[in-house]
Amino acid sequence: MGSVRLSDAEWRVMNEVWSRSPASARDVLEGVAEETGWAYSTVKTVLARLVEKGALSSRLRANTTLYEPVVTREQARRSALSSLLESAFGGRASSLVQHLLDEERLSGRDRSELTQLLQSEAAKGSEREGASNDA
Amino acid sequence: MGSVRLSDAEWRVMNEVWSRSPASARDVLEGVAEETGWAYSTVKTVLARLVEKGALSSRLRANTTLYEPVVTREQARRSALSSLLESAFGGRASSLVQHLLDEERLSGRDRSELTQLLQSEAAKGSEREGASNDA
DNA sequence: CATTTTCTTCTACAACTGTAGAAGTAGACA
DNA sequence: TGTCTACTTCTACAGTTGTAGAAGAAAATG
Repeated sequence: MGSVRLSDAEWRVMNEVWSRSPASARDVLEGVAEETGWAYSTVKTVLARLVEKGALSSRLRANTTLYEPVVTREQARRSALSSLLESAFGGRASSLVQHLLDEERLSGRDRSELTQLLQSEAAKGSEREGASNDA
Repeated sequence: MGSVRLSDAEWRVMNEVWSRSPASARDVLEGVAEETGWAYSTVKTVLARLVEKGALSSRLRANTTLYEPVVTREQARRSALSSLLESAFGGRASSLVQHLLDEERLSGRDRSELTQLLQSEAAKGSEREGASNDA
């Protein structure tokens, strides 16, 4: 019930639809044209595949098809993340975060957001110290 | 120079080779059989593709081909991570970590490793407070 | 040496991806 | 109403991935 394997092209399109839903093919194209240079029919094809997969729904307004997300960004993220976690990090979340901290080129903004986040989370962690610890 | 796009099957195989390098096709198969039930020739095909891609090197010992990593686990992880980061999290590392913390099912072990990690990192963060912050 | 085992290389094939052209159709405008 | 415009659906095609059978060659075994 929760697996929405998205390809790169599909992520691009979904990202558009998530931010400007409901979206027409034209809308998506506009949002994506700059970076991709895609043809209109390319967008249309990807959209169709996403509907087939159940990631989007489509309805008709006048002669134009409008698309809306069925799968949420959260769901898609979760599933992508957990699949990467599994295949690439042997399921170790800490390993993944470690990597992110050590190796990834983070912007200043990222770094401060992260620090923020980590501090509050670490706080929560020690509050909870000694509590039952299993999932 | 650093892009090693690995597919799921390729991750499986690479994981074997990384842990028991140099590895023969048979070695890989043994490591992977339990979970996948793959045929020998499947392993062989994936190995061949990995050599083609430059992720593995192969040399002959007697009549058997031995495979060794060319790409390190770190490199592969980095590239997978950064591509996920890009497509799924708009490049926001903090978003990704947030997600991991909120949404992912983490084991107790994971959680404590993470907390550990986060605490020390947060510490580093505040030490550095007020320093120049750009990448 | 004949046979069995173990490797190897070739070939295959269906599903999924990236990308798009062509041709048809409905609505807008002169 | 005829013509342009903006949509739509179909079809295509090459590359990647998952998965494996078949047939050939070398090594081990009796």
